[in-house]
Amino acid sequence: MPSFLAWSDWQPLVLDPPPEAGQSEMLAPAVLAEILDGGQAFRWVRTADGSWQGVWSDCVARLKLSEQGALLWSAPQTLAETVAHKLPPYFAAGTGFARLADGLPWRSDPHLARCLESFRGLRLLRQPLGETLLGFLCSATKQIVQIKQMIELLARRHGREIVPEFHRLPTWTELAAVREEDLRACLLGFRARYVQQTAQFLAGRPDWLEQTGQLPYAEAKERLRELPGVGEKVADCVLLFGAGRFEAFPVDVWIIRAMKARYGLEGWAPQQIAHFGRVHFGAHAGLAQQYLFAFERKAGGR
DNA sequence: ATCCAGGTATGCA
DNA sequence: TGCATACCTGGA
Repeated sequence: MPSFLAWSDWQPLVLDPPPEAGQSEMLAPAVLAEILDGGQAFRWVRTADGSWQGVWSDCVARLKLSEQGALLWSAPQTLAETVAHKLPPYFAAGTGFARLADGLPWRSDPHLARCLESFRGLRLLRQPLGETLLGFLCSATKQIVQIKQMIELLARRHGREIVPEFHRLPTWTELAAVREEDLRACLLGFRARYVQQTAQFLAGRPDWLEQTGQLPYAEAKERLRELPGVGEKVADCVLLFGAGRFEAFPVDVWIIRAMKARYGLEGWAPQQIAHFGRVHFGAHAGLAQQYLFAFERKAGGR
């Protein structure tokens, strides 16, 4: 018997200070979809009325675009205050992504210029580190829909209920108490062992993950890779989406395709591509990666 | 039915 | 170092 959940009124979410006075930021629906459901995060779903509904940390929220393209949010009444506080950092508000994008080498890179144009307003979320790690540990050779399914089951079966019908993801401490068999029952497959072993590792080291998130990129990445199931790509995703390390340049099959098709890097190894990416795109290579990724996925079916 | 999906760990040249 | 292969499982 579903209990009623009262939602707050819609309120504006200011992402970045407008670059020039008078010109407010307009977000295209497809770009919002890419931000929420393009593969950075795995817990946003479209509702019947076309708005988005998602859960992160102890927060539950709905998001939609106004007629003018401004971003609006609503939350369960009881959480409204928390969400008002935690939504801006989740969206990395104030980061100035427009300025960062302008700093990418699009002037000398026509393909990048095309990507920036196609997904104007694209941004990186700043998700809770632990949840980001969990999501990408589950991501190996799975499509986004499948990953979302796993994550949803993990939340529903092993995460605390925040408000009726909405569960947060289990913490790593909580995951340490879940048997591998039960993780497999959440459709994790061979990833269940990664999650279980990582949970065991983290359970004995309460501050390890957060401390790792504070380290410089190279050190943080090296430490993350100590975790079972965390290789180059997952480590970079965790650092990019969960620790705000914009120099991280995750190389997945889409990026390999993009580099081959758009930059002529035929037959390059992932590590070489990662190096090329960081050199060519610079300090915010991770932002460029998101643009390339979004463009390639849109271009190449699925 | 057969193949593949945002990888990683392991075993061999 | 570098390349092949196994690892789970649902869906096309």
